[in-house]
Amino acid sequence: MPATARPKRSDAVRNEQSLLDAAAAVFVRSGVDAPVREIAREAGVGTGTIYRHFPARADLVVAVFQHQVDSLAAAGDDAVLRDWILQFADFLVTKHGLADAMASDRSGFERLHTEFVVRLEPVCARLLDAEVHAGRVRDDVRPLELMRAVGNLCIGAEGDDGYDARRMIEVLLAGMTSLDRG
Amino acid sequence: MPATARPKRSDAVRNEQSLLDAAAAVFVRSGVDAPVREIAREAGVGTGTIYRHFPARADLVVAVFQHQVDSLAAAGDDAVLRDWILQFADFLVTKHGLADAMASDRSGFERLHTEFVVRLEPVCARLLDAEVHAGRVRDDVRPLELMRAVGNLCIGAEGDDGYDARRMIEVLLAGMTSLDRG
DNA sequence: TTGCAAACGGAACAAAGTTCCGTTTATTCT
DNA sequence: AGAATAAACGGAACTTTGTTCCGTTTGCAA
Repeated sequence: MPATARPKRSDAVRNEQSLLDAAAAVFVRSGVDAPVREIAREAGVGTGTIYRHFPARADLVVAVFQHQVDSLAAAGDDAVLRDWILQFADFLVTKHGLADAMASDRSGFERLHTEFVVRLEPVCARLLDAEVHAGRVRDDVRPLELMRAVGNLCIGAEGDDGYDARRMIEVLLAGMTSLDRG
Repeated sequence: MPATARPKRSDAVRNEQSLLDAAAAVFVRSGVDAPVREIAREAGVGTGTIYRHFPARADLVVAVFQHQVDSLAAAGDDAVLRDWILQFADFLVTKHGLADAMASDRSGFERLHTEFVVRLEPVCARLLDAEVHAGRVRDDVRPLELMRAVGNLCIGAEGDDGYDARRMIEVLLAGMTSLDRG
């Protein structure tokens, strides 16, 4: 129980930043599930160093995209539900493999969904609540479910088969405004 | 170019059936991405034997679920779009890990989506076309996209966080009936 | 400068997909 | 029944990749 926690050594601070920079570059090129060795090589560190700074891959992904998630959360201040959801989808679609990873229960990714959602769900909840109270949106879908559904619809958007995630999300949002629950 | 191809040996025929039975059981217990070794052990054969009969995992998955896919296709003869889509979703949701695998570009699964879709897309196309012509459904969503979206919405349905895939699909279908494309 | 421990690199380990080769087995022909 | 052939086999070897671990290096405080 140290009265004064000793700050990180300078090399550790430097390496953590190197890892973040390297991961950001590798994620663009090879996706968020690029091999650990590729990220380590790009950063010029050993693989053990990655685990020391980021125990699971989700930790690294979250750290790399933290700024953008924060921006997304802040964007909720001036948005209505539909626009914010589309921004959320854009975020997922433009990060190579992120939508898939979000939905994935593969080792290392288990907490990815949770980590992002903790930050973004309150925003979505507020915007959804406003729409529900205005009587514009059905009230049987929870914020979490909506976010998961939107995240799922983003999977495969990078493919070459013309799947348009944005269009399907528009369809889903249209369905959200359907108040007839027959 | 043999004039008469020699039929499979009896042991090969027997082993292929053993593999299908074993895989069906293992998929229920451990999901469609269960380790090859687990399936081989269950079948009482070597791992090489799996690859001889089913070069990629998708081949095995397709073979195991072939009957059910055929039933689903046949069910389209007496169904309207909404009901058939819900049946399609039920199929995906009740097969442990299948929805995820369908959406996945992981090694071995690349062709899974294609294989199933080749069989089911014509059914969906017919049902969707009927609804479009009757003016009940928007006409800007292709059958393939609808099926992919529905498949994606099924991902995570097995989780313990209360995500209700069926409800989100109902929302999507409600959106499909929204003819206002503003 | 010394002592201490944080932090390191990368080998070792584990898991799992896949290939490959010596051996076994089924089948046909005599 | 035995011989010949090749289909089919089992599982070791190989590859890839996630993760741990330990001898060594490095940063920092005294």
